Amino acid sequence: MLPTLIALAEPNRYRIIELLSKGPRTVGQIAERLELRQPQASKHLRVLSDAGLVEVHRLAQQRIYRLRKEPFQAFDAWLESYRNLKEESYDRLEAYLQTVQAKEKSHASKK
Amino acid sequence: MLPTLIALAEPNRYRIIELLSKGPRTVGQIAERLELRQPQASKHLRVLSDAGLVEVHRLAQQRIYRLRKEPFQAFDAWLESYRNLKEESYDRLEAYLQTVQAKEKSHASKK
DNA sequence: CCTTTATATTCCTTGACAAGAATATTCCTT
DNA sequence: AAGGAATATTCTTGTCAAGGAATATAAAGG
Repeated sequence: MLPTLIALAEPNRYRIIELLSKGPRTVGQIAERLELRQPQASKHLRVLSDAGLVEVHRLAQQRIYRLRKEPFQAFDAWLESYRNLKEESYDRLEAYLQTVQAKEKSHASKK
Repeated sequence: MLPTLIALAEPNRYRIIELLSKGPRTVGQIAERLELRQPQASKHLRVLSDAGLVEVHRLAQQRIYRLRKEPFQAFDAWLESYRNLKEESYDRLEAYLQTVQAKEKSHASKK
C-alpha cells in the first residue's frame, strides 16, 4: 500500500491518475491536457508504471497508458480496516489506554 | 484527497495510522511501539493532525491521538471513480484516442 | 536513408522534508 | 514553588526527488 500511496502523493501524478480514470491516453495527450512538458509526463508515467498503477501499450510510436485495476482494488481492501472506526467517548479511554500499555509490556519483544 | 495522500505517504506516518487503526494511543505509546523518538512521533502526529487524519484529546500531560473517520470516508468516495475501470481491448483504442484528441481541440481553452 | 513524430533517458540544480539534538511548554505531585 | 513526567517546538543538516534542458531512442513516411 505504501508504494502506491507514495506514487500517488505528488500533484502531477495525482492529476495524471485522475485524467486516466476517464480512459486511456497517450503521453502526448496527457502532457497537453495537463500542461506538462513531455519529459516530465514521461517521467511521472514511469513512476506510476513502476508502482503498478498504470500499464502501457505501444501503438506505432505512441505509448498508450491506462490504469490498472488491481491497485485500486487493493486500496479498497485496505480501507476495510478503517471502515469501523469506533467513536468511544474519551472518558472511558483512560482505562483502555492502560490495558494497551500492559499488553505492550507483556509482549515485550524488541530491545 | 491529495493532502491526505501526502500525509500518508511517509513510512512512519503510515505506520502510525496503522497502529491507530487498532485504537487510540498516547504519544508515548506510539513512540515506544514503533521505536520512534518522541520528538519525531510528535512531529509526525502534527502533520497527520494538520491533514485532518487524527484528532487529539488531552488527558493530564498526555495527548491521546485517534483516527478521524471523515478522511477515510472521503477516500472511499474517491475510489468510486476507479471501481468501474473498463478493460477495453487495445485494438479499439486507436479510434477512441482520436475522439479524445478531437474533443481536446474543440475545447481549445488555454493559450 | 533521411526526416519527422512520439516518447524516453540523462545530467544538473534546487527545494522540501525527515531525522537528530537541544530546548521549551504543559501539567501533575508534593 | 519546585521537580518531574509527557509532549511540543526550534534549529540544523543531509538526502532525495521534481523540474529544466539537452539528448537519445523508436517508429513511420517519403
